[in-house]
Amino acid sequence: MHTQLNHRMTKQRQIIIEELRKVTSHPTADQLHEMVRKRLPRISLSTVYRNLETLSSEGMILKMDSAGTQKRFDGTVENHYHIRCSRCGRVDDVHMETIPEIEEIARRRSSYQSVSHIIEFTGICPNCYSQSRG
Amino acid sequence: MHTQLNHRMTKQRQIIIEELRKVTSHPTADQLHEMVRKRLPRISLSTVYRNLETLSSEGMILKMDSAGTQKRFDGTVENHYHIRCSRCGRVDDVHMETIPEIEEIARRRSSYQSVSHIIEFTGICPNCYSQSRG
DNA sequence: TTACTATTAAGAAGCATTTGCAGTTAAAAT
DNA sequence: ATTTTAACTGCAAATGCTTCTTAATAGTAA
Ligand SMILES: [Mn+2]
Ligand SMILES: [Mn+2]
Ligand SMILES: [Zn+2]
Ligand SMILES: [Zn+2]
Repeated sequence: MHTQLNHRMTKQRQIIIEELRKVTSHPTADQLHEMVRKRLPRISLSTVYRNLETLSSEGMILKMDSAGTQKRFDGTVENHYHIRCSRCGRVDDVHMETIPEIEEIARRRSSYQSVSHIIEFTGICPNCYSQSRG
Repeated sequence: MHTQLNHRMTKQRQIIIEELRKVTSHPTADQLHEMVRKRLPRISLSTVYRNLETLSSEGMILKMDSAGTQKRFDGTVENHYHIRCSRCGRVDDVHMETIPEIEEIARRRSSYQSVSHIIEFTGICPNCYSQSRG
């Protein structure tokens, strides 16, 4: 009586998951496409997009619906926070405790239901900072 | 010796600011275009985009670099948090204290510089929730 | 008024993402 | 092992949001 998901584990899907989980770099779809191509040279970009969509709706990966022009994808599903470089666009994890308490505050103030949250920090990454000081 | 900004306050720019500041709804560029058209029927969408870009780079409005397919714009410049409905996409302010302390934590953990932050809540808005319960 | 140049409207272009389709293949059924 | 079937793929074309180009227009200063 629940949704029937007849998903197949194709080579393509398997390798997309593997490559995404190898890195901590939150790649865009086309970056991931390049990574996967090393192992499957004929895979198309639309297959990457299609699978990223499927995998994220299954909760197997995270689609980062956040800042920047391109979407980014994350192999880590547990809630954690990110910091994005305003110069070069790179995204890193921030290893700190999450603060789920604020969801209850937001729920009361907004009267929305089923509240979750993300925090996105922005700053200048070490690379870009050291470049700017010569 | 600072950047000379020879910006003109045109009818179009004036009315775009006014209409954006009238609402709390964080409109997309095309929604704002429709609003402005009531007063300036011949204004083009690209003029709206161009002015929103100019105004946000001047710090007069906020370009919300956040979730969803379309960018949204905010007449309120001070840092505050938002909640977005996962069903219909509407975005509301969340009137709660901001927690700038976490920026120092993120700065130490990430070694990024000049850290700022946004919090975005997600949930089901009252409209969508009442619809779903009949 | 005249000169100067920021700004405009309209549409084309750019670019990330999605979709249609005909052929392919994983995996359930036999 | 073979058949069956619908999910999946690669490719190309389409879509949708945003930015850019261009000739005309309109603030601003002299
Ligand atoms: Mn992450
Ligand atoms: Mn707001
Ligand atoms: Zn950087
Ligand atoms: Zn809603």
